[in-house]
Amino acid sequence: MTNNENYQRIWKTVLQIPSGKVASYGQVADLAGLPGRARLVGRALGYAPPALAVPWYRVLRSDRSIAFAAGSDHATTQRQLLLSEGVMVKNNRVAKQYCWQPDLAELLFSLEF
DNA sequence: TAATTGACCCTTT
DNA sequence: CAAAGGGCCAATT
Repeated sequence: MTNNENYQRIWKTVLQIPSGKVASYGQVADLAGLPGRARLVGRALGYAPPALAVPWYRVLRSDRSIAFAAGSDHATTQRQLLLSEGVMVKNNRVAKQYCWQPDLAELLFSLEF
């Protein structure tokens, strides 16, 4: 992995997602300062060290569906984790109301101004 | 070195 | 909403 710095930023951004809310890969990429690099977010989550406790399950596709194949072990685990936070999952997809809308103040704080 | 492969996204049909 | 076509980029083959 040659871009460890990008991974760090992605992990930090995902850690900003509050419990009970979800964000898309593209959204995380944008907030992390990596526009158009949603795929990198998915890769970063796969490489995420367990020690950081990154809430990877709060990251969904842009259509708010779970990124893994429906019925797969990963998808089932993710659905379970989301349900435990009160996020209802219907047909491998969640409702709009759970989308995280980051606060400007929150963003400025994470950017360490 | 070149081709393939993804935990993806956007626009158009 | 689903499907197709084009982009993106690091890691793997």
